[in-house]
Amino acid sequence: MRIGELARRTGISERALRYYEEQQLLRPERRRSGYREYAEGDVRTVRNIRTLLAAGLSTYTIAEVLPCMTDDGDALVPACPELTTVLSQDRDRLTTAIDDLLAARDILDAIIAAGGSETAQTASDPAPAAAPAG
DNA sequence: CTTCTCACA
DNA sequence: TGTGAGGA
Repeated sequence: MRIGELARRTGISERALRYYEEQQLLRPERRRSGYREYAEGDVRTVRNIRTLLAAGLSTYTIAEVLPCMTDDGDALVPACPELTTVLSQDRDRLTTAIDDLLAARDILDAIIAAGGSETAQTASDPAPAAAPAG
């Protein structure tokens, strides 16, 4: 199938699909016309890519992890022994990132609290800076 | 009509 | 990533 069909069947933009190829996540064949020709299994591969992306993995990590994953229909299963190690390392990376974010939030909370009487909203308030027109 | 590459708001 | 140009 060509990129348009894969895009429709996965809900992923053609732009993203081409990007995945650039990142070595997909390697569709090429016709003489230059058009990409995707395999039927790529539909599932794209879904797996989205899952891994949602898990916070970088496209680089996904590229090296994808070939070591087996998809039993509804769940991704590690197929290589060293895979779980890589995944654990990324989990640790996420833990660190989370801790950093919590610390950053604490700092903001302290500053906000220092505002005292000021309209202190702990919740998220919409404040997107308006772009200067002109 | 569909896809391709490339550059940029 | 989105969008649009310019071409096949």
